[in-house]
Amino acid sequence: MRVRLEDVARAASVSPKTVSRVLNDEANVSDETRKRVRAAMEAMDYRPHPSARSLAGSRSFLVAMLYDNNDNPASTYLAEIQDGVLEACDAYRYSMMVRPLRMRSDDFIRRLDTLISDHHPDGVVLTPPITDYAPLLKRLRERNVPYASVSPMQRRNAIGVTMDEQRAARAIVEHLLELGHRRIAHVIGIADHGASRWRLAGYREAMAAAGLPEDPALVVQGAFTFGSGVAAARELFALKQRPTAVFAANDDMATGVMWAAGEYGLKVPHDLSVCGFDDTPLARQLWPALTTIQQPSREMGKIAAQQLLNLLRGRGPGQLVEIPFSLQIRDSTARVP
Amino acid sequence: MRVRLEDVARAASVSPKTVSRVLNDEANVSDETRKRVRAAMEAMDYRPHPSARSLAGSRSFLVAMLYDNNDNPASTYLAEIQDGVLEACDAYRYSMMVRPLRMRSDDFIRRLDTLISDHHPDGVVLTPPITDYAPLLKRLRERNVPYASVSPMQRRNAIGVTMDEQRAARAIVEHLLELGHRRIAHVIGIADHGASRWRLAGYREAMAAAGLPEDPALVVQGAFTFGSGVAAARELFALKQRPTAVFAANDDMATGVMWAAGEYGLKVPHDLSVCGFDDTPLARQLWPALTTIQQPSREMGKIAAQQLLNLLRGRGPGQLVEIPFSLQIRDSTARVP
DNA sequence: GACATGGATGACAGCGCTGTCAATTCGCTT
DNA sequence: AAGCGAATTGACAGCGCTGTCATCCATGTC
Repeated sequence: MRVRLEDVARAASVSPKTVSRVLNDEANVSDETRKRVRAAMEAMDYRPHPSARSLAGSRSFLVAMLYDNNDNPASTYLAEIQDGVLEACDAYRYSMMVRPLRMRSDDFIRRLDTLISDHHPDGVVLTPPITDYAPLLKRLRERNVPYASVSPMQRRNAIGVTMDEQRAARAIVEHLLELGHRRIAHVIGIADHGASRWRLAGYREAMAAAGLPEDPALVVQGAFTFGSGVAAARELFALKQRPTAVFAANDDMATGVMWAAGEYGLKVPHDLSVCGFDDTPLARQLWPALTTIQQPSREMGKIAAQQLLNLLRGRGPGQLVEIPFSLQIRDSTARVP
Repeated sequence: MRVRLEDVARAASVSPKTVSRVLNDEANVSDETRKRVRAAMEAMDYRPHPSARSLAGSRSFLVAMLYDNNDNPASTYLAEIQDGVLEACDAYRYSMMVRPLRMRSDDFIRRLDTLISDHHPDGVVLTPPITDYAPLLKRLRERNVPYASVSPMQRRNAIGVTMDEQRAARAIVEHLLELGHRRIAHVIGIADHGASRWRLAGYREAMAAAGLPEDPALVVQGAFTFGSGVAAARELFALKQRPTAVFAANDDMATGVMWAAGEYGLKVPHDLSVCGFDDTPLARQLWPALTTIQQPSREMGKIAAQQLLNLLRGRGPGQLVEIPFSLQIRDSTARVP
């Protein structure tokens, strides 16, 4: 039979309400009592019943993670974020629910409402690209559901986690410049993702700082997929003046570029330097291993969830944490031929 | 304010208990009453409170999906299954919870117990490779938690979904044989995954049926990753007698094989035919597009969950549904040179 | 026509917690 | 030593449902 709060209360010779106070870290419990209750909980391996808690109280101890499964960028990216969010929720005994939503679909808001009405999550974690989807944010505010975001575009008043992707992109392009490259191409990600904008901006910034005027032919549109990287690279290799280096907005596209290089008989890095962004497991498995920016997605999911939980647990307002990036220089970039 | 069961009862002029009966599709309610109650529910947009239901009753309306995040095969595979499970759960208003577990870790069972004690899922969905992890199954049975599996190895008494992977593998190797190939290599997946065994068995079956003795040098171990495909291919290409075709146990490894072919100056499919298994999005994006077996992961997750839900909702015992595979012949396989 | 049978319905308690508010104790002031 | 506010603790109702059991009524039986 399940151990109930009442059983703990009896064992610790206090009232159920006091056990409840200890359970919820509330004030006005003497240290002595608190210690005794904690010991009893421990000894009896007490686990509060989540349904009872949420029925009686105003909190559900539930966090929902929302993601877009329409133009889902890289599912491994989301899977890692999910793992991180889950880890953070686990640590504070919150449960987590995942919710795919199709951005721009008619029933987006209705499905969101259903989620909120049915399950009453205490808060939600938003992942790109829905971190900045205005109708969503509006509805969450209307319904008074706090949220934290992973890499939101709009940073004012946001809580969650970010990385300075623009500076990271600039750094990786500077790395190419230091190797003597001048004709550096960029493959852009899906248009309205923040990641695409920042990485493009960082590319431009680095090029401009090096006094290189932008050549529009060297900036081509991709879509974060391997295939779009291949297509973009073919465009670039068809140019009269080929680039000597390509910075793709993510690793999948960079892999596509390397693939296309093979087709064109270009040896990486001898004839062409290639770099990506994200540091997916693939980057290390490639040959040559891919120079890229490490983006710790799992950690980012965890931090975003932690900030949300800080807020929910009344531990301050929650922040927008900026985590450092790190440039992973491997074998796909070399001195200009 | 929330609409409660009591409100519906008043609107339909029946007792709360009768509304509860209708809500749970119980017997002993007259058609007339049932219709009236349903109408009232509809009109008031009534949503039962999951916590109240699970607190009062013996069911939690919760399904947990368990997966192994240790040697996680392809995360996109799991992500798709997850989407399918979620869709099925949604349809019957069950909620879903995901739970990563590390197989063979000390606290596997403890974490499973925690999940069960904390959340009382009505059932769980198992994904490869933990579908056949004996200690897990044992504990689930002990704790009386029903489960359904996606592609379990042991099919007796199992419910969920499978595909005849062995026959599929045999079919794809037969396709290579029809193209005139005789030296056909196979790259095996992670050792104790059912998928690896079946695909290897299908390969052997086809070769034997064609009267070709097995050449151990042509069967190399991989690990379902791109990198392991590259490594395996290098081994194969170093052979005095190179294979003219390679059947890799999944698409990621097949991609690695194609990559390595590029390194060795082998043109696919002219010099080497390559095929995979799974039909991941990548398969279509590659150039040449990959010949492979379509495995509809999302659908499979959905079906497994549906079988579990049939069981939970008292709609019969739940079955092990076998879904058909389909051979996707694309451009990576051609007549032997 | 009296009575057994089974389907339809409802009354009521209680699932395990938390919110509210009252009661008690404690430390400190004057 | 009395008095007072703050800290600590507890009593109790109730969150929104479901399980149990009692009741009612229509039907069939002899």
